[in-house]
Amino acid sequence: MAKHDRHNAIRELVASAAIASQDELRRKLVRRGFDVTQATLSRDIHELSLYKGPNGYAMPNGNGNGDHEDDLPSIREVLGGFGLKVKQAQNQLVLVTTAGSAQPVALGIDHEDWDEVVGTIAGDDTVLIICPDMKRASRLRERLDEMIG
Amino acid sequence: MAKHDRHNAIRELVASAAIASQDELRRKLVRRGFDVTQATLSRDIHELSLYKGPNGYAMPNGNGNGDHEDDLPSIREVLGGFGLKVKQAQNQLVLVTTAGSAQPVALGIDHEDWDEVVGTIAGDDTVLIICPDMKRASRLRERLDEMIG
DNA sequence: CGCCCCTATGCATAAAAATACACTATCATG
DNA sequence: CATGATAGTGTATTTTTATGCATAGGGGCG
Repeated sequence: MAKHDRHNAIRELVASAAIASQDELRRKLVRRGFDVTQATLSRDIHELSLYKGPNGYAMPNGNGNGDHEDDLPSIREVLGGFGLKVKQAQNQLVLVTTAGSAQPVALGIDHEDWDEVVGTIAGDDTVLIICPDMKRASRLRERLDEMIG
Repeated sequence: MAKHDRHNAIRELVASAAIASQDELRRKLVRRGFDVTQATLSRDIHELSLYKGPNGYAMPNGNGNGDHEDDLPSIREVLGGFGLKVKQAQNQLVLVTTAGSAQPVALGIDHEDWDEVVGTIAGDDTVLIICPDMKRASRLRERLDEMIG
């Protein structure tokens, strides 16, 4: 099948030179013996998950692959499942979770976009939550406590 | 100037949601109070060096292709590339970065040896910066903000 | 063989992004 | 204050990319 070889050729070209448009890519491919149209390249580029940036097309480096987003469990579920306890120190809360779950829990909290939260940092089993002030820290502590319980 | 704020808004939107076209970005910006045209966004996207891939626009994460890579990048470049926003809570600053870049960013800040910085802790996409007092925290916040923009 | 289904592709065209040009506001300077 | 340089933007247009529709070439199978 020509398609497969063409995909390989595209990968190589894209990895080795800056290619600014599908038409430029097309011309380079023609020189290598692949005579296809821009429409086909548009599809190929999708199939290969190539990215286009300031320097032309690029391979889906580090990033790229899996696109799983959305439908994450509710913060309540997460906390109920992994949250162990919350403690307060001035405007900061320290949330202890089961081992290894701090990261996802912090992510969940971030996504809530609460205005009691300035930001979170997660280690392995501890999430540090920074609040704007003690008052809001207390309020959040109560809420989290209730969710954990 | 509104441009600066708009750039920040674009970074955040792009980092948090899948945006498939400049027109979609435009609609989201309008809801946030930025009323601009697609032409302007095309320029903004260039200025911000955003990439477009299968999942819409994205921040210029560790993409490794390109040519410009001289010495170690200045803290200014790092923040310009990966920093999203800074928030202050008393004597602490919370710096939100693109996913996975908090660690290097924190390293860069540490290396600056600023006297507004007592220390930093980095998670995945958040750096916590501890300052000696509110006054210096504010000063640093302004400086970082300016670097991000 | 004749028929159906499926993949790959081209052509024409729609949709999206980039850009040429013009206008305005700002700012430093003579 | 006039003047000229400059940045930011919008409008109209061009260029680039994506896609709807149709066709050609393979299999598989009755």
